[in-house]
Amino acid sequence: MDSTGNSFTGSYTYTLDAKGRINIPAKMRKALDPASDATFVATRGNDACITLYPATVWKQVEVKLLALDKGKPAIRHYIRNIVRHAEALQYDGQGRVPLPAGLIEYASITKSAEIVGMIDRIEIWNPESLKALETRLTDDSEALENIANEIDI
Amino acid sequence: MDSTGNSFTGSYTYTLDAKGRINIPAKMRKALDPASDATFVATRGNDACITLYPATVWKQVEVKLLALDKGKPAIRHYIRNIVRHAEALQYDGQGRVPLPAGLIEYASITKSAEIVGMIDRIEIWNPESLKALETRLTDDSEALENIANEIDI
DNA sequence: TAGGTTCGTGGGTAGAAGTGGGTAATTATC
DNA sequence: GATAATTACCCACTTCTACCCACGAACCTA
Repeated sequence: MDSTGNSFTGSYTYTLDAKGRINIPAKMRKALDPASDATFVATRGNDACITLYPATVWKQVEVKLLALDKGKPAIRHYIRNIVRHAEALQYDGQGRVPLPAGLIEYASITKSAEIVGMIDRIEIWNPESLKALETRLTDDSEALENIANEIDI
Repeated sequence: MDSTGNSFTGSYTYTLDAKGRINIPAKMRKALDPASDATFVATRGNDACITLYPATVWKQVEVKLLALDKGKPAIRHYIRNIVRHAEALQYDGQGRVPLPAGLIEYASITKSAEIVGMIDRIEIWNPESLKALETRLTDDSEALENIANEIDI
């Protein structure tokens, strides 16, 4: 049934409406594991973007975080800074999720947003930010080639 | 129903009213295990905050504390400092809990308070204290990177 | 190409959520 | 035992949000 095999691919430019909602591309909704119950967990990405994990994938992240030694202050800080910005979002009948204001600000998104598939997760970018990062990293073509050689696709 | 699957996430800035009550965010109330019977156990956090454990989780904390070697003075001290400030709080019809004055003082909370999800527990902070700790620990980015590499989210 | 269906986007509305305050019951104090 | 202080419970108001309906464009199908 799912030709994408439950992985998120492709890139779509959608608009954030006045209420801070954004549409999850239909193909990505179809690729979402039914066990996630139409729900993603949004949080800060490692780059300047919003990351959306399927609920089931996020569960695994939580398990990893809980296993850390909370006796150490640095670890508590690490957990707090991830979980603090995380919020579960279920999309409505039209396939939209309301993005928390804090995350919109973090990713500097205004009206237009680029939704990028990342296999097991989704990233939401300010199109300009993504382009800027892209050109900056593409210049470092040597590093890319090293990775390419390593995995041999 | 609750998509996060009974885990506490996100961060909310709410106000402490004149009676020392604070609202538990609706999403966190929904995430609370029904077996906890609308009850949290509040006590001093490891950091300068108030920690709220769901009643069921607190039970496990007690078990762990009991297992410690009470022959050592330092351990008795540690146990005493957690347990003596612990108080069970059930939220009212409006979803609010009365915070004990001693804990409010410990966390230096006045009017505004930041409620932070920590997966299996909740922390209540003075927003300034949290920000201060954050900038201090974020500076130690090396430690954070080590953790990040270790768990690979 | 024509028609039906899905998809992206906009907006309205009922109900829920956050906040403030009042009253009765309980506890403490003298 | 009477009075004062505290606590628990309820009511009320404002803001926000989840849910619903709607419309045009794009896509697919026959």
